Order: sequence, then structure tokens, then C-alpha cells
Amino acid sequence: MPELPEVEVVRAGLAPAVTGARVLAVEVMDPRALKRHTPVGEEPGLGGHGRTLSAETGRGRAGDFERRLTGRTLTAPLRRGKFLWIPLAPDTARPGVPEGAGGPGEHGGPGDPDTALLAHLGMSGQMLLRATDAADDRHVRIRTWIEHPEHGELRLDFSDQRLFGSLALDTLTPTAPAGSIPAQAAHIARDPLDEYFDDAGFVTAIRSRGVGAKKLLLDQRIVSGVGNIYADETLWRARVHPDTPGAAISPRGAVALLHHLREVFDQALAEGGTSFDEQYVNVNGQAGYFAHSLNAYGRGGEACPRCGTAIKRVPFGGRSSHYCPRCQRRKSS
DNA sequence: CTGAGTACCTGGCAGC
DNA sequence: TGCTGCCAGGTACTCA
Repeated sequence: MPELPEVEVVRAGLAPAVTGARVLAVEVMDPRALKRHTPVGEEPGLGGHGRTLSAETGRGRAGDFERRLTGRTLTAPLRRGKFLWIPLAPDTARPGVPEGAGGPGEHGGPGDPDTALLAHLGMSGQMLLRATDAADDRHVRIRTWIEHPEHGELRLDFSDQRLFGSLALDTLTPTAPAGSIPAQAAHIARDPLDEYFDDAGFVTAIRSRGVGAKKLLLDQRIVSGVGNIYADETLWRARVHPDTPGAAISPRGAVALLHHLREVFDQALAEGGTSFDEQYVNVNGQAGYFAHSLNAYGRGGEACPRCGTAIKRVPFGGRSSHYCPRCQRRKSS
């Protein structure tokens, strides 16, 4: 599944192709891929999470998304944790009235101010750059035609088998001490590769909680970008049992945990991310190589590369944890 | 506030 | 062979 390194590979791959490109056309083939999109004038979340999108709501969303994105110019893509977004350049070409019979009160000002095209890949989402005449990939949900001043016309296809991911147009809100972020991603912490990440805050947050270390690593409000794979890998490197309560981790231990997390992310990034089946690929549809470097995740029953003991696989909240029972002893508070 | 439970999806695969 | 049913995974919702 795409975690921080995979999303960063996608961001970096998109950058040269989309920065400065103009959106020629948008086609929403499956409105369920707009789960996170809120049409202008609608309350966030209405008809969204926890409910199946009605056909009518879906069409409304698709129309709103297509109208507001078409004609806009994309700027350099940004990322925090697993959220990826492309801020739209100020809309100078659209002074007010939208085309067609747009809803009442829509597009009152100079287009959408401070808006970004937001993407979350969920479990199986992909952003694919294709030639305009390339064959269809499987599970393409939203197709965008763009024109880049140097690279010409391209297709940007959002493909997603399981539909846990989505695209959206969202409002950018400022963040301290610098930058901005889409409103619906504003609640997550910065990620460990962010220059403004609060190391001391991380140590405090970890040590003030009673829940297990793995749960803390997966809590996007404490540190963003970590999913099941990199949580297990980080804990293996740090020799911390997944159920060790945060409060039982020493200050040095928490610092070390963060260090190992960064190390894992850096290495995965250098190897192009982790690919198992067809679940994750870069913008050209190619797999990453980090799966070969995994020490614990997905290796239940195999020998721990450090001590030879069989890696344990245990249920963890509907999924699995992998750890070495010898290297990673459980501590209690 | 925190934790537990659950909906959202599809395709792959085990089991019959 | 063909069917059923289970499961993965991240997020954000509701409820206690």
C-alpha cells in the first residue's frame, strides 16, 4: 500500500509533467473516486463517508469537479504524510460566471482562490502519466488531459482498484510556521522528512500515551506517513515490541525510534518504494524495489535477519504485525 | 478526551 | 468446475 515513500515517489514523478501544465479536460468515470470532494456550497461530508454515494449526489460531485478543474493551471505538487496535492494557479481566465447552468452563488469571485487538487491513494490508488493515445489502464476512475508548455499533451489517470483513495478539490489553509495545506489534511502532523517536523513534540507525544508503540506510529496526528509496513520495519530496526506502551519508552528510545523511522523512509525512497503485487507503482506504472529490503513485514515464519529467530505474525486490529520475538522484547510501564 | 467498532471497496484465493 | 465467503488496507465516521 502506498505509504510516505511511495507517495513521495509519485509526487516527484508528477512534478516535471504537471508543474505549469493547463487542464484541458476532465472526465470522472466513477464518482466514488471523489469521496473526499465537497462541491461548492455543500457541507463537507454530506453524502460522503460511511454512506454509499447516491447516483444523483455522485453526478453532482462529478460535474462540480470537472467544471472547477477544467481550464486551471497546475503548480508544483506537494506532500505531507500520505496526502498529495497540486495547488492551482490563481484563476485569471474566469472572472465570474461559470459556463452552463452552474449552481446558484457558485464561482462568485475570481474562480477558486487558494484551491488545490488533492489526492489520497488509499490502499490501491495510482497516479499514472500516459500519452494521450495510450491504452487504458485497469480501474481508471478519473481521467485528466493536460497540456504542458514543454512536454505537450498528456493524460493524468487516477486509477484505484479498491476505491479507498480519492481525488478532491480542497481549500488551502495556512500552516505555522510556513506553508499551507488542504483543509481536510490539516489535522495530521508533519511527517518525519518535513524540515519543520517537531522532534521534541514527537518524543513527548509518544511518552505521554499508554497505547502500544505500533499504534502510536500509525497515529497520523503524532507523525504522518507511516502505515503498516513501515511501522513494522521501524519497530524491528529499533528493537521495540509493537505492544510496548509509549509511556515505557525512554526519551532516548523515542529519539531512536524517530531515527530508525527516518532511516527506513530514506532507504525505501532510494529504492523507489515498496511494491508487492500490482498495488503500488510510480507514475510510469513501474514497481519499486524496497520489498526486497524488508526485514520483518510479510516475513512471518522466516528467520530474523539479525538473530535467526522465526519472525512472528500476530493479528493487529484487523491486520497483522510482524516482529522478532527475540530482538523485540515487550516492555511494560 | 480516548478507545472501540465499523463502513467504505474489489479482486484474489481458500474452501467446499 | 463453479460457487461462496473471507480478507487486506487507511481513513474518518459514530458511539460508549
